[in-house]
Amino acid sequence: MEEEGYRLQARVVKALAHPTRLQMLALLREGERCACEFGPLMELGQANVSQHLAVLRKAHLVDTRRDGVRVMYSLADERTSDVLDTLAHIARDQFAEAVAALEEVA
Amino acid sequence: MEEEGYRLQARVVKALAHPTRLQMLALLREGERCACEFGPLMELGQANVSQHLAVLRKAHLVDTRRDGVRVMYSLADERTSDVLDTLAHIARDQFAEAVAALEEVA
DNA sequence: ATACTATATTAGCATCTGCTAATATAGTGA
DNA sequence: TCACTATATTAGCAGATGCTAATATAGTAT
Repeated sequence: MEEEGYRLQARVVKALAHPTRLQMLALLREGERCACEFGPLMELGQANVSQHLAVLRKAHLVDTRRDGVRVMYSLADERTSDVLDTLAHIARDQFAEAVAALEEVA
Repeated sequence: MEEEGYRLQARVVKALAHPTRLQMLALLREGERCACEFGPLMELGQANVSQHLAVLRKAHLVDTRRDGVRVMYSLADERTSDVLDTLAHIARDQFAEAVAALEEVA
C-alpha cells in the first residue's frame, strides 16, 4: 500500500543510524553549536565532521545559519529529541537485560 | 565521553533503517504475526523476509515464539511504537514542507 | 589583491548492506 | 522412514556508506 511513506521514514532513520551523528544530535539538544566544535569534542577530522553534518542537513534534521566565517547548527525539529530519548531508553534497557542474562550464567 | 552508549543506540537505529523493516514493524503493531504473512503482504521473497526479520531479532526489536511449523513475531518493546509514530510524523511534515516549497516556485 | 580560518566537496578505497538463488534446518503427518 | 511446508542460513555479487587525504569555496582582515 503506502510503501512510499516507509521509504521517506527510512531516509530520516538512515540519517540517525550512526553513533557519530547520534552524538552530534545529542550535543545539539543542548543548543546551537558551531560546526567547529564537533571536531575537538568528538576527536574527529574536519572532513569527517562536515560529511556527517551534511547527512543530517540533507535529512532536514538540523538547521544552519552563517555567523561570519562560522556555520551554526541547531536541531530542526524538537520531536527529534523525543526519538533520541526513547531510543536511548530502549538501548539502555537492552544493555541492562544483556548484563542480567550474563550474570545468570555466572 | 560515553561514546559506547551511542554505539549501542546506533545498533538499534540501524535495524530500523530500512523501509521494509519499518513496514514490518508497522504490521506488528497491529499484533502478533506469522513470518509467513510478510512475504505475500509485502511482495517479498522468502529469504528476503527471513533476513529482515533476523535483523529485527538481533536488535531485540521483536520477540518470536514457535507455533508448530510457524514462527510468530511480535513487537518486543512498546516504546518502539512511539519511535515509529514520531518518525512518521517527522517524515510526513518534511514531505508537506517540501511540497509547499515546490508550490511556492510554481 | 593576499593571507588566513572555517566549511564543504571530491576522489579513492575498504567495509557494510541488501538482494537472489541455492542449501540447510525444523516441525508435521502419512 | 519419506514427503511436505515453513524458516533460516549461506554464497556471491551489486550498490551504499564511511573514512582519509586532497582540493575547493566562503568569509574576514590586512
